[in-house]
Amino acid sequence: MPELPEAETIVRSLRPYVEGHRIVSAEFLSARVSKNKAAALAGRRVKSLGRHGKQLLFELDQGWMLVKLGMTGSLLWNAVATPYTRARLRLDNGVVLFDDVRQFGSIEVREAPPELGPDPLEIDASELAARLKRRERAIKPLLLDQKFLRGIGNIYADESLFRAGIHPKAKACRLKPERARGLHRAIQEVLREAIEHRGSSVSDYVDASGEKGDFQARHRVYQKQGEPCMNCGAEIRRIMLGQRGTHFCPNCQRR
DNA sequence: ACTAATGTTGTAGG
DNA sequence: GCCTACAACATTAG
Repeated sequence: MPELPEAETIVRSLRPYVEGHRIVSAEFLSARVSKNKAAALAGRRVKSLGRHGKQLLFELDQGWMLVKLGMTGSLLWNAVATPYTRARLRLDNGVVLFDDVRQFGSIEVREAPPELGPDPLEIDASELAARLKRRERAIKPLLLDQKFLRGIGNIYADESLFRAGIHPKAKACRLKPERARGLHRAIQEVLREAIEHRGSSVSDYVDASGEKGDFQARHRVYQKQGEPCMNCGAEIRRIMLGQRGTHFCPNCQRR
């Protein structure tokens, strides 16, 4: 669920509460949530809250706190704890909870942010084309590789490829310059629209205020298998590609 | 009551 | 490099 647009929505909804405030105390409520000691966060001040791909990046007065949301993670401002609350940060003005049902998410305290690929909203078309040229993989799994581009997950990979009219199994290096430009445009368009609509709530994604997004109503192929394509009427198909459900229009996205 | 599926990342083996 | 399978975990759809 939480990909770039959802992470961006969480950042925007949480930033006004946390920036400039001090962490009074921190608790990790599950051993799985972090390899670090919660005590390392106590007394730190949050200089800024940002996004690194689909991860949340708290810049502290000393080091960084990175929140990976996994499949079901959420950051909630002044919410009531549940059995799935995995971490609690008490700030001088309120409480941040990290809830995560499946526990694929984590919190890392580190000296520097991780090195991932460029942000898809910042990269320009020619740089993306150059990066695509170098890779022989199928485009869909490549888009999911956070070291290639940071922030795209299963939903926005499928939605971007549909908008660009590119088959998910197409080899990255074989895309014509025109198609690479089209993919760049499609990725930025779909991510920007999704941010405008505050992300996709497919099952349980919510922002820091507990609000759902509504971009799921605008998905064109993701989980639309069996339905007619909005462009051509052909039946949307679902295949497995790299162990991930992959949705596309066999007519609009030719090999 | 089963089984398969789910948005994530990481590892192992070929 | 890249692909495949599988693991972590909980819930839900069929």
